[in-house]
Order: sequence, then structure tokens, then C-alpha cells
Amino acid sequence: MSLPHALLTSIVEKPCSGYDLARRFDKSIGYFWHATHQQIYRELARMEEQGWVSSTEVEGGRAGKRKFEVLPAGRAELRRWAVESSAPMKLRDDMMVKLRADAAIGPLGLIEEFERRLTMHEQELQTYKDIEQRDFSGAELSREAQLRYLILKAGISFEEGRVQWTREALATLRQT
Amino acid sequence: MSLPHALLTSIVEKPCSGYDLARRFDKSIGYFWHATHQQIYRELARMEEQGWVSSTEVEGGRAGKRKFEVLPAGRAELRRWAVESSAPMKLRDDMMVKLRADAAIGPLGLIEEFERRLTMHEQELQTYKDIEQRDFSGAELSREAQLRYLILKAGISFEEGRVQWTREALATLRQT
DNA sequence: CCACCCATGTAACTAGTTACATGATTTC
DNA sequence: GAAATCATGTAACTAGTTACATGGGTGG
Repeated sequence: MSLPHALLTSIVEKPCSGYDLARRFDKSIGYFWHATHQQIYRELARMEEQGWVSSTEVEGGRAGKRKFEVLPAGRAELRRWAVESSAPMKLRDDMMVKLRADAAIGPLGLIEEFERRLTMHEQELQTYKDIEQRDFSGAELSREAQLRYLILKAGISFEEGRVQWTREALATLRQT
Repeated sequence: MSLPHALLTSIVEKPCSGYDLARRFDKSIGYFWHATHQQIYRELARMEEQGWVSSTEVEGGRAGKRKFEVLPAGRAELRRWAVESSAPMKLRDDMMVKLRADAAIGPLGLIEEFERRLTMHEQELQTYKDIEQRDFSGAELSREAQLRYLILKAGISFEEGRVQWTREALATLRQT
């Protein structure tokens, strides 16, 4: 279970409120670890209980706004977890189930849904490539930037694979 | 939620017991939709309650062994679900979180874990390629076989991407 | 003054995991 | 006759989703 560690990482990068975290999880870090704001608030409460983070009311902000910071115990936990070996996420892709159902009980008319997916993956890919242009087109990258670039490249390669595969799937579905 | 539909598909392909399904979910269909035997038994009970499947005691089998079959209502549900539009699974990859943590709080020593992962992805890729050789090297493929091949190719392309990316990640981690 | 965004949460539910339990049959 | 595998499940827990609730601040 990595949500607390994703949160710790995000807060280490930049201390902020639960709300800010939720928004960050709608982009950057959320591209590879999704969470809703309800999960985030619940997890933050647990982490504070365990002494991994502390929160302080923000002066001059909106009423009730809190800012979270990572405590030494939180950093230690992050280090401990990082080198721990773990199993890769299990794939879950309903399009594969649908294809298999189509193979089993005749043509079901999956073309529209595949077209929708193709558009989505193309858009996602474009988003990643825009970020690449914006953030990583400089000549020399620091270690930190190289690692962040690596993460982005995983996303790009994944979406490229998806786009290509979806096109192939559409071709097969159309010709048969 | 697709577990019941993955089960329906698997039972349509070949009626069988919960135990058989659990084993099938450890290979073929489980490569893109994982489930434990506890989940499977629970879901089968629900599906029987809803009239999607029926079970009969197997004569001559082990005591208590039941065989599930898909009822017309189950097929109808599968058809309904197949053309319904759905959101692609959200990615969740803890290696990305670890890389980002490494970028944020200094080198943590991720090389070993990446090496382990590389081996796993290489093995998985090999497994898929063996299946490709065994099942899809004939010249003419039926519509059904083409669709099943498509699913396998998604797995191959995914693992190839992973292997390549993991090698790149290792190179970056080693040089910095 | 109304709509929208900021900012926090609670409650109820669904899905998935881990641990435990039981007994029959086959294989060595 | 012991160990492995077949075959079923229950119970307890953890994680994730969906729906609801509340109130302040900002911009038109």
C-alpha cells in the first residue's frame, strides 16, 4: 500500500494542505498514483496520528486551512519503504475482458468504445509530450530532473503503446 | 466493476467450477484481470442469486464440486456491459513513487529493486512470447483467434515497454 | 446576490486482501 | 500413512468509491 508514501513524497517536495494535495493528485503525481480527496484527508489524519506529518493552521489563509509538513519519522518511513521490495501492480483492463467476451459470444460492436479510448490515449500522450517539451528540453539535466524525466518517459511509452495497440485492435475489429 | 463480467466470459468459454476459475485467473484471463479464490466464490454466489449463472453438483467428481453455466440473463448482461462505455483503469505504480521520493530526498538505493523488477518483466515477456509461438504462429487465424492474439499482443507490448524503460531507469540510477 | 472555487470533512458502500478452516482424494 | 492437491468456504480487515454536508471567499 503506497498512498501514504505517495503523500509523504508529495509533501516533502512541497508542504501544503490536503486540498492542494488533492489537486496535485489530479495531475502530476496522480498520473501514476490516483486518489480522491476523501482518501487523502483520511490518510493525512492517520499519518498525523502516527507522527509522520504535522499540520499547522495557515495564518491569513481561508478559515480552517492547514499546512502539512513531513516529520523526521515520516522521512525515515519513506526511506524504509523505498528500498523494500514489492510486487508490481496487477493489471486490470476491462477492454481485454470485452475483447475476450466478443471472441466468445460473437461480434458485440466494440468499435465505438475503442474509438473513444483511442482519442483518450492520444490526448493523454499529447499532454505528456507537452510537459516533456516544457520541462525537459534543456541540454543538461540535474539528477533530480533526470529522475523526474524518467517518470514522464514511462507515461509516454505506456500511452504510445496503448495508442498503437488500440489502432491495431480497431483495424482487426473493422476487417472481421 | 468487471469481475463478474470477467467470470461470465470465462464460464461462457468453458463451464467449470469455482476452483477451476480461480486457477484460470492465475494464468490466461488473470494476466489482465486478477482475482483471488475468495473473491471468485463470493462473486459466483452473487451471480447465481441474480440469475446470471446456475450451478449443478458434478456427478463423479469430488464431493461438493459444482459446475457453473451461464444463463440467458447472464449472456444478456455480458452484451449490455460490453458496449457500455467505461473509463480506463487508473495507473498505480509504486516504482514511480519511489523514483520521485529518490529525487526528493536523495539517493535511496533503488538499483536492487529495479534489477529485481527487470528480471520479472523479462520473464513475463518470455512467457507471453512462448504462448505466441505455441498458439498463434499458424498462417490463417479465425476471427476468434485474431481477437485472442490481440489480447496477447497487448501484454507483449506492455512488457516490452516495461523492460526497455526499466533498463533506461537502471542506466540513469547507475550513472548518477 | 448568485455562482463558482476554496477547504474541510462524514457516512455508507463496494471491492480486494489476508488469514483461517475443513474435509476429500490422489500420489508417493 | 503422509504430503500434496482438489474444492469449498467464513471472517476480519484494508483500500477505494460515491454521495452527502458545510461554510467561507471571490468575481461578475
